[in-house]
Amino acid sequence: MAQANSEPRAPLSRELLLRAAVAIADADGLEAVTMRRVGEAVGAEAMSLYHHVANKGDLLDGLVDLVMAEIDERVERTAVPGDTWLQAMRRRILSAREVMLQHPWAPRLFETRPTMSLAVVRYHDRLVGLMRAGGFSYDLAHHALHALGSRALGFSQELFDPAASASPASERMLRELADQVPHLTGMMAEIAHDDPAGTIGWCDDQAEFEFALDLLLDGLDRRR
Amino acid sequence: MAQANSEPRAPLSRELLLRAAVAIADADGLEAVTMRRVGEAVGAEAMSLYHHVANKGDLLDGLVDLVMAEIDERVERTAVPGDTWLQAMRRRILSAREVMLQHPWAPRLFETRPTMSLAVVRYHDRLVGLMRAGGFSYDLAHHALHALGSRALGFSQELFDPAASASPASERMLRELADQVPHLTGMMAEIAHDDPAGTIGWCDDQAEFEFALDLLLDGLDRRR
DNA sequence: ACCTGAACACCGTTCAAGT
DNA sequence: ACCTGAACACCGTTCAAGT
Repeated sequence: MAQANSEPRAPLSRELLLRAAVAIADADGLEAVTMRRVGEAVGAEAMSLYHHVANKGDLLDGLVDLVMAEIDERVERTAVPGDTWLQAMRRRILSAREVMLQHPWAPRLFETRPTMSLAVVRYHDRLVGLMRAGGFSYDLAHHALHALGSRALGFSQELFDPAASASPASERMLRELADQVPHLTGMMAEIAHDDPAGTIGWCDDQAEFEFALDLLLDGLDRRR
Repeated sequence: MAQANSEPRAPLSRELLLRAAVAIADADGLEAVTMRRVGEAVGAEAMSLYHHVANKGDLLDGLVDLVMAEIDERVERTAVPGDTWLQAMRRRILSAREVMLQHPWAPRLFETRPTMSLAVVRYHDRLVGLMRAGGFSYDLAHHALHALGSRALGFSQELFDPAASASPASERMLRELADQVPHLTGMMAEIAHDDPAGTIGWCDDQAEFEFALDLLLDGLDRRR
């Protein structure tokens, strides 16, 4: 569809590669981000990428920085001056979450990178600043970062995900082996009863995220 | 070192492959668990594995089940009859953590598997049973599972890990750019002051885990 | 029934060669 | 300087062939 078929192709650049990689990840997931595929997307051979990116890890770090830039921008835009530390923290984290929801591949990427990028470090530094202004000791702020974990950036990896297990096979499994998981079966039944239309399905991810976030923030506020 | 060089090799079996895979993962990490490498470890070609395992995903699911069996066994052994729901939950989760610490590759494996194994589902089912007996509504127990996330199984993936960032390069980076992360710098300084010997380094993972766990359990107990 | 060798379709990456 | 083609060392997996 690109009519510029015969024109001299736009010169490659790190920016261009990163934008192509984001588009691929948004469309087909993180595992589709391949040197060959990115090369194809920008109309070059895979090996040409190495002139603008040290290696694949460098490219992935670039993606992290792009997402962090989006988060920082949104956090700044949605900030409200009069907020208490708890309100500000909550707002900031939920803003970060909105960006994460737009890039479903980002959580896995953030968890996978071996070293933390400067942008991620700075994000956490500002959270500590928020807590210090709210009366936290350094020690408690430190605990808070660990307790929040990835939730500070707006996501949690949901190891226990009944929705994902509700595939045809697993659903049948659960029914047949209901005596093996009696409590979960009862839990499912009650939640289905409370939501007969089943509009939000098994779990409302956003509600669960906010419940856990408030649980943590309230607990931290109490220990302040 | 295996003297049984000329003897007819022990026949392959799923059990044998899984034990070999665990040994490889314990020694060289999860990414070293390769069909070819497992085959080599049991003295067979990689393609022979497919007679005892559907594919690599099936093999990884088998690893999850092995770890879960270890956890279930330890949880049962360390249980204390008179415990309140909170004490029992805490003890159970810390027992699971001990197993996870013996298999550093397990957390990443658990996070990576696309579908939850029956053993993991049953583990969570028993946690719900514990909470129900402690007076939880199904709704609150459901929230609790989501809030705990992977912590229910004794680990948290520690996105923010100053220890990992304390590599030579990052340490220099932090020093040079101390004005970029003033709060973290202050935090580091105070923690270094409180622990002049530096025996536990930047963070005590176990203490951080227990702090976050207690924060969550206390909060849940209060909402019970 | 169980195991094997060769082969296929993918990876990331190196390297010498082109312009 | 930037880009390329061929090649290398890996993957998981298929398939026809062996015993």
